Amino acid sequence: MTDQPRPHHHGNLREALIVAGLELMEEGGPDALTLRKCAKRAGVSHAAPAHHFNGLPSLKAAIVARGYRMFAQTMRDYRAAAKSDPQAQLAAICDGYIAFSRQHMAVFKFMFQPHDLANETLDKTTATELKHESTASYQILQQACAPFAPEKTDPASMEIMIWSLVHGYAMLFCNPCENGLSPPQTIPDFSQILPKLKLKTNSARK
Amino acid sequence: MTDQPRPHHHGNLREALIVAGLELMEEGGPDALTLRKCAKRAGVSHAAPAHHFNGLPSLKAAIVARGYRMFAQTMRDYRAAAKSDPQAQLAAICDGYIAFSRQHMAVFKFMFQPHDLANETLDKTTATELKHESTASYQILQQACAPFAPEKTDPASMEIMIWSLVHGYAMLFCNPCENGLSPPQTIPDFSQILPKLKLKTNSARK
DNA sequence: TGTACATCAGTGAACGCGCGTTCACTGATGTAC
DNA sequence: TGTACATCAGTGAACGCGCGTTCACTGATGTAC
Repeated sequence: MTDQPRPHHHGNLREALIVAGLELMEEGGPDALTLRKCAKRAGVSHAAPAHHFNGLPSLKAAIVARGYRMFAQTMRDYRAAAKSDPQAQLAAICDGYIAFSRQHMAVFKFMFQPHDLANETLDKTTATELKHESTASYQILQQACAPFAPEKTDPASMEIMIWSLVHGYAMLFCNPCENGLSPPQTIPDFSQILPKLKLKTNSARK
Repeated sequence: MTDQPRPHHHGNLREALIVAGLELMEEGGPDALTLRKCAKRAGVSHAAPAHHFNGLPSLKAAIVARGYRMFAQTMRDYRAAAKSDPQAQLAAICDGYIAFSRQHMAVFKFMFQPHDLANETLDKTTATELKHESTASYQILQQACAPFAPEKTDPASMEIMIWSLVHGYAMLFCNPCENGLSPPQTIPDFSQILPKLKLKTNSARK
């Protein structure tokens, strides 16, 4: 049984290019992502991607959208494995947030740099998908924060605080000593950080 | 009086290249930074930078080092203008942290992505300068956090929490709606976020 | 105070590289009849 | 169930571009005597 010659039609090249792009970014950072390298990794000629993406920005946007989808799924998985009280649910979401940032460091950082995509013309499908996936991700965190929001005044600030805290921790410590500044000795786990907020639910506070 | 022909010697080309690089990064993001563009902006031929930097990574490192210097100075300026109690001092440092991130968004983000520089061989001068400037920056925040650290157990976690909070806020909101996710309505100012930590100094707590 | 000369800091042409993109083409697929 | 044909999804050569780097060179500066 010899190797079959590769069929002319790939089957699902669009998907394969997204996966190749995710891998390239993880391995070599955002600048390692080029159409030619993605095509090579997917096993097609460098001209093939043009049939699936309207240029590099469209591929990048599709990769970011996929990143958000995986991000949301990671948080959901962590949430599902946690106890049902609001504290445990929020802690689990945060742990998922951080776990994703460590598993997919380069993509995670790229997801929060939409500047690169801002002024580009994306095809409508990709733009819609991107918006949908990123919104879905945020809502997971938002829901987990809701029980801790003050009733009337300033309902957003608790959410923003928690988001900032977990996002900052994820960005700074997604890789040991990857941040430019010098972190002190060893970095405490996020499970030691979050309780310092001493969050109270609405009902408990009343 | 006609324009003098430009003298053969620039005078301070190294400095001019760093400034040009900072400007290019602010205007077009990290990928807009190339040796050729820096040289052009500094008014010299594209081969001139080779006399001052050992390749692009060295210039990038020098730019990041300069970024840290400006970052530290911004925090010092804010601190100097604040009242002397620990709460006000820390709040001022945080405000300086965030102000810098907004004034120099692209450089700020690049400063915390040292991956791009990690495996490169930098000349020793630049590597030393980079380390020195980044350490000095962090110490400013560290000092401002010190009064709030618990005495013995887990001295680092308070510092890490505050750093994560201010860094996350800076990264997420350094530009309106620049983050990929959908922020809720309007973003509260950081001066509304920090007090939620209800920080107590060591002496007050005792 | 001059003068010879080494060194420094520029210039501009040239090189090879990887990139995105275009183009004529071809094989595979799907559909009308 | 066949057949003609339109459409889709690939190929591979070619193009121009900006990039970092090298090289012989030249003008300016600094120093020994």
